[in-house]
Order: sequence, then structure tokens, then C-alpha cells
Amino acid sequence: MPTKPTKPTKPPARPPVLPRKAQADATRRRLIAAALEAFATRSFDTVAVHEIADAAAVAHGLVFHYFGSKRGLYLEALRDVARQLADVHAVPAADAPAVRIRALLKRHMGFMRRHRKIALHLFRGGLGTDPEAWQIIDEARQRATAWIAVELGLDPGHRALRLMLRALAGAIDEATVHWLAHSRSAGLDSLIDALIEMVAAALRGAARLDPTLDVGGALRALGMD
Amino acid sequence: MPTKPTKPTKPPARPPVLPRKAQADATRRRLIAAALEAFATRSFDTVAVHEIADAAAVAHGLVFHYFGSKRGLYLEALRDVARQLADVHAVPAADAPAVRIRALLKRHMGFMRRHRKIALHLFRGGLGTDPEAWQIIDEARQRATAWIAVELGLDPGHRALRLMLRALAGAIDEATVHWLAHSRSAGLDSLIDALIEMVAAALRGAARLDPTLDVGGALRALGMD
Amino acid sequence: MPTKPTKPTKPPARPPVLPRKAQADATRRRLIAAALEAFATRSFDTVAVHEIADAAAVAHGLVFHYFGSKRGLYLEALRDVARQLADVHAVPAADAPAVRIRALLKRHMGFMRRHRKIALHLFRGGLGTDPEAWQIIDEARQRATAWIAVELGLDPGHRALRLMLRALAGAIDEATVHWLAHSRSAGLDSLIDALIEMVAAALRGAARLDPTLDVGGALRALGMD
Amino acid sequence: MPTKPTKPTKPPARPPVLPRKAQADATRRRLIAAALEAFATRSFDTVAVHEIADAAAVAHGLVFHYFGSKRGLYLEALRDVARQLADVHAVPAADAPAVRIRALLKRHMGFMRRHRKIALHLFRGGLGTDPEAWQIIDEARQRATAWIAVELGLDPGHRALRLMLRALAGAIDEATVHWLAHSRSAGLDSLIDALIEMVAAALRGAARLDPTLDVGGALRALGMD
DNA sequence: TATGAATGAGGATTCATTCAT
DNA sequence: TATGAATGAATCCTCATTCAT
Repeated sequence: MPTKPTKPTKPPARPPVLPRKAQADATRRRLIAAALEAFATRSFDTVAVHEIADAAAVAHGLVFHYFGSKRGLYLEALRDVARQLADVHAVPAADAPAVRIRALLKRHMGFMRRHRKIALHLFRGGLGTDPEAWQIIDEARQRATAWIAVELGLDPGHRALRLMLRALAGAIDEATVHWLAHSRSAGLDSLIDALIEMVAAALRGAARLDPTLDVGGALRALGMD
Repeated sequence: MPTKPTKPTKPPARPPVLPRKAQADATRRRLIAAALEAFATRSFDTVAVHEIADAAAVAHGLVFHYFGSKRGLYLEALRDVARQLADVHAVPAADAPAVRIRALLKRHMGFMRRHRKIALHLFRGGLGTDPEAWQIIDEARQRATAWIAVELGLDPGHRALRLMLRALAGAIDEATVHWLAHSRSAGLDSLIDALIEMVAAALRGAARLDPTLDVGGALRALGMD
Repeated sequence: MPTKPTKPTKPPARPPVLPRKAQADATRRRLIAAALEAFATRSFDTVAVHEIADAAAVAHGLVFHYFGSKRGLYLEALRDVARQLADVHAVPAADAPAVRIRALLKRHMGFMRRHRKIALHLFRGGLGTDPEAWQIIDEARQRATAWIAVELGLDPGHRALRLMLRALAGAIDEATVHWLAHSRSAGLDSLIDALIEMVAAALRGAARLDPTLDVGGALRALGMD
Repeated sequence: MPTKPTKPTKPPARPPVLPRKAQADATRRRLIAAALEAFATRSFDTVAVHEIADAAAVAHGLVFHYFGSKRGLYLEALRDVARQLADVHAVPAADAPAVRIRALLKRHMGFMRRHRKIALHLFRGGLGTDPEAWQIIDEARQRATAWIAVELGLDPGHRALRLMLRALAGAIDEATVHWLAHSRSAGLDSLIDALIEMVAAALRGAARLDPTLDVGGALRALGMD
């Protein structure tokens, strides 16, 4: 009969406390990393909790301990990606708007190239139909396009502009997928030039939708008038 | 389907074969319709075969009889959508290119408005990560953007142009989703004006990617030079 | 609307009658042949009616038309094998018993070599646990071993002898499987010599089980005393 | 089973691991026992996983947890039988070869009588056509007949002998089935006498197949010269 | 006689989640 | 905190059988 002394009377004051928390954090991170790895390749429903836990070298029960459910882990992993994206989109304040916007696009494309699988997950159906998942990513995207508008002196809340900024995001995403699939890492600069055309067109399109919207200054700032 | 060689030459050449075949075709169609209905709302993995069969008022075994598998039915349903899209994109030959391209966009948006749920399925994760599913839809999309290029006298096989046409498709899709979500059925004409700006930008972007590409004539035909 | 004249008023007297019956018989035979082919490779439960019908180039509904059920077809196919076995075991009446018994064994092994797959089906689990299937094959086997006993002047109904004849059958079957698996078509004659040893041992064993049984004459007839 | 590398070194070296593992082992054993019970009566395809699980009073999911598949459980159950057989065939080292061989046969038949249903499963089609299942049982059988050969001073790897040992196994199996079916538990000793005749005949048969093989000593040791 | 559409019971398998240890 | 045994709902798919034509 195994001796189980009902509460092992933890005498060694605190030493295990800190390590425990650290250990716990490490486990959380491992799970999120493993989840990203798994979900980057397959959709939510086709990934089993077991696989993620195995990849993280952790008991699968911990997924529920830390994240409540499989979906909880998934959304947390997406939030992690959104956070990374926000970092990438944080262009150092300096230079003229046009320069900064180009910098944003360049950093963005660079991130996508470094995380090709995650990119394809986001833009090729990986999000599935889960509205909450889309919201997390849409927010990141919207923040970036709104930032562009602000840089150009426009109100990102403007209805017509919102529509066109979203179209712009679609254009950038699809261009990204094509670029990744036909991997020509070279030519990134001219690709950015091409995307800047799309940015300009989004502004012009907004003006078409709402003729009262003045995008002249913005186009000029962009060097596209 | 197993090939039945040297069938015993059924001598009494009877037509009653027709009603049976007709009935079978009707069943097939009902299943496809029910599948579209179901998949338009939820993703592949969250729809159960028996739901589709129930909705079609048919034994679920028939899904396998006619389509081999749940996925077989799904892909067939997508092919059906692709066929519908092709019909919609078949603009009557007449008028100037600019007029016809506007017509295409108008018909396209009209279709999406009439089939809002299918549209959201296609553009908001419904396709999941199934490459074959994407291919079916991508083909339809590509055919449409290639048609635009041809209308404008450009070679749709050109590398740079291909990339930008794809970006254009992304822009149109995302604009569609936004338009459907914020349902302002009015203003379709100005939305098309805005999208024409994106078309023009796609051409200009292609020229940025490949300076040897001359898009001057195309822009002029589009009335955007 | 297809014209279906409710009973086509068959005026052409009889000509179709014979062909019909002939056609029906041909269909039956094709189904049995296809069934044997299929069941020779796999067990009852793993063969689908569809496969058999497809192989026979016939609508699968006919299986039920002619044989009532899948199992009906299976048993009929087995009866067909039993009939073939009976033919093979019908040694021309002539010569001494020992010669005829050797002839039986030779014909038996020859049949098994020609129908290797059927043999393996019968002796390696193909019959499954269906008692009726076993009975059909056991009968054929028993008939053969009883014939040997009669040839040797013994009563095949004798209890002890029955047991040993069955053991003999087991020995022959297993030897057959080994022989087929290690295909040395040569040496058939000495293999039969070896099996004759088993026949003799079966007789001697029967005498051990029932000391009142006199097998002396039989052994002498066999040339094994 | 996925390998879990670098497990986080579980520091509190607790023994409560044992009770859990013991419980798990008990569950495994219950499933195997229930499986043997079920498969002894019916063939692989006609037994449903949930029947076994129900009989073991356990969730059916555990079959897959522990054995991967229904077939995995089946093969494991067979391996269990093979192990039991090996135990039964382990005759205490003592006495003369003839005595020990008789002891083997007696123990063998005794086991079969005690596990009549399993015996009938093994020898009457229960194994189906699964080659892996046959291999497991064939190995046990072969080990036993090879042991007999070794006891008699013969090389069990000899080609001709191998064939005849297999025939011998077939004879014993079929005799077993007959004996069980016509249940005369009495007379076991004379049945063994009868089977010894078959053993001797197998040796003589081997010599017929390969005249260079000297079985004189073996027959003498068997008391059958 | 022949066809194959239609049915639906039945079964193996997966997997998120719970929970005792 | 960590483990993994246990549960059982859910699902896809197979397939014998029926039957209208």
C-alpha cells in the first residue's frame, strides 16, 4: 500500500513557489507555441488537443487547466499572433508619412515571410468560420490600416474610407499569399511600390464613394497625386 | 464507379430508363442544394452528413451513393457555385471595355447580394484549409480577373499582372464582405467606381513590378489615365 | 412521356423463352464464379455484394433475385466447390485399393494446386464460423475419408475410426497448405507416400482407441503392415 | 503512442503513480478477458466493440485508448492465448522423451477441454483470414511440434520434417475438435496413444520425403519402432 | 429477368472534456 | 501544478436488402 501522507506538510518555506510559477508560465508558453505550430498547418477542427499537448511534451489535461477548452487555447494563440503583428506594425516614429507607410508594409511583408505558415493559415481559411477568431485578426488588420489613414491625415472612422481600407487589406493579404507561394523574395521594394498604388486607389475610391471626402492632401503626402 | 464491360445488350430498348434517371438527378440536385444551404452557414467539419440528408428529405446513404463521401458532396456543391459564378461573369459582348468591366462588377456584386450567405462562406473562412476547395473557387476568381485583363488588351499570363490581379480579387472580395455586412444596397454604382480605381491601381502596380509592361492603353480604355 | 403499353403483348410465340432461361442460367453461373473468386481471397464479411456483382458485370439486385441473400450465394458457391471436390474424388474403379487411394490423394492434391486460392480459403479461415458453411465442406471431406475406409474394408461409421479419419483429414489439409505455400510441385509422389503413412497411423490409432477394431487387413491392403 | 521527450522531471517523487497504473492494467486485462469471451463465440467481424466494452463494464473508447483499434485488441487477446499455450506446453524437465511427449499432449488436450470455446475458435474458422492472427497461433503451434522433434533428437528445421510436423499439428487439432464435439472426457489416455501413432507416422513420412533423414532413433525413443 | 435508386441499421473510430490522484 | 485514465457523444461510412420500374 503506497504511503500517501495526506498533504506532505511543505516545510521548505518558499523556494518552490517562484520556480512553480515560472514552470507554469513556461508550460503555458510551450502550449501556445505548439498550438500555433499545429494550427498553422491545419484547421481548428482537424487538430486534436492530444497532438498539441504531445508536441509541447505536456499532459493534455493541462490545456483545460490553463485555457479552459481547446478553443480557449486557439483564441489565445491567435491573440499571441495579433500581439506579434502589433509589434511589427509599430513603426519607429520618424521621417515623412510616405516613408513610414512604406516601412510598415515592408515590416509586414517581412513578418509574413518569416512566418509563412501562419500567414497562410490566416489568409487561406485557417480561421474557419469562428467569428471571435476573425475578430481578433480583423482588429489587428484594422489597426494597421487605420494607422495608415491617420498618418495621411485622414479620419479612419469615416464610413467610405473604412470600406476602402478593408478592400486595401484584402489586396495586401492576397498579394502576400501570391508572393509567398511564388517565392520571389527579391523585388520586395517594387512590390511595395505596387501596393502603394493600391493604397492610393483606396483613397481615391473612398472619394468616389463620398465626394465630400478630400483625399488630395493624403495623396500628395503619399506622393501619388 | 465500377465499369461494367460488355453489358448484355439489353434488347427491349425501353425508355422507362428516363424517369428513373430523372428521379436520380433530382435527388442529386436536392442534395447539392441542401449542402449549399448547410455549408453556407457553417464550416465543413461542423456540418453533419445527416443534417444535409434530412434537409434534402433523403436517406443519408445517398450522399455516399452519389458523391462517395461528405467531401465529395462538398466539392460538388462548390463546383456548382463556380458554375453559377461563371454564368454571372458572362457579360454580353457589346459596348466598350470599360462598360463591360463595370457590367461584370455589377453582376458580380448583384450575385453576392442575392447569395449573401454563400458569399460570406467563400470569403470568411468557409472554405477551410482544403486546397481542392480553394482551387475550385480560385479558378472561378482567376477566370474573372483574367477576363478583365483581356478586355483591356493585356496578357493575363504576365507574371506581374497575375500578382496584381490577385490582389485586385482580394480587394473586391473584402469590399464585398464589408458591403454585405453594412448592407447599403444603395450606392452600388459609386462602389463600382471605387473598385474601378482598384482595377486601375492593379494595372499601375503591375507596371511598377515590371517597368517593361505597358499599361497606358489599358488605363485609357478604362478611362483612368 | 415514355410510352409503356402495359404488358407488351408478346406476340412472337416462344423464341425468347429459351434464350431467357439460358441467359438466366448464365447469369447465375457468372455470379457463382465471381463469388468464388472474391471469397477465395477474403472472408465472408469483408466481401461486399457489390464487388461480386460488379465482377460478374451484373446488377447487384440479381444476387437477391437468384440466391435470396448474400449468404445464400456464398453457400451456393461452397456447394459448387463441394461438387467439384466430389468429382475429383471420384476415382475410376479399377486396380487394388492401395493404388486407388493413392490416386485419390494425387487427384486431391492436384485439384488444390490448380485452385490454390480456394484451397487456402477453405483451410485458412475463409469459412469463418458459419456452421452451415463448415458442414458443406466437412461433408465433402468426410465422404472422401469414408471412401478410403470402405476401400480398405472398414466400416466408416465406427466411432473410433471416425475420430481418426477426421484427424487424417486435418493432417492432409495442413500438409496441403504447407505444400502450396512452399510450392515444390515436384515430389508429389513422395508426399503421397508420406500421407499414406498418416493413413496407416490413423488406422492404427483407431485400433488403439478401440482394441476390438481389427485393422490388420486394412493395413495389409495398404501395404503398411 | 507519441514519445514525450524531456519530461519536466516531476520532482515530488510520489508513489501514487502505482495505484493508477495498477488500475489501468486491470482495465486492460478486463478488456482482454471480455474480448476472448466474445471472440470465442463469434468471428471478428460479427463482434461489436461496444459488446466487449459492455461486457468489461468499461467505456468503449478505452478499447482505442489501450489497443488502438478493435483489431489491436483482438491480436492482443490472441497473444494472450498464445502465451497461455506456451505455459501449457512447458512440460517439467524429467523422465524419458516418450513420457514427456505424452505429457505435452495430455496437458494440451486438457487445456483445450478447459477452454473449449477458445479451442473451437482457433480451429473452426474463428481466426478468419487475418494473416497476423494466424501467425500468432501458428507460432505457438510450431513451437510445440518443434519441441517434440527436439525431444526426439531431430532437427526441427529440416524441410521434410517441417512439413510433416505441420501435418501432425493439423491431425491433433482436428482430433481435438472431434473429441470436444463428441465430448468423451474419458479415454484421454487411449486418445493420446492414438495421437502418438500420428507422431510416429509424421516421422516416417518425413523419411519418405527425404530418405537421407534417419528417424530410427526417434521412433525407438517413441517406442514405436 | 434485370436495374440500380433508396433505405437505414449498424459499426468503428475520434476526441473534447472531466476528474481522481 | 501535472497526469492520463475514463467517458460517451458524435460522426462518417458501409452495406445488405427492398422495390419500383
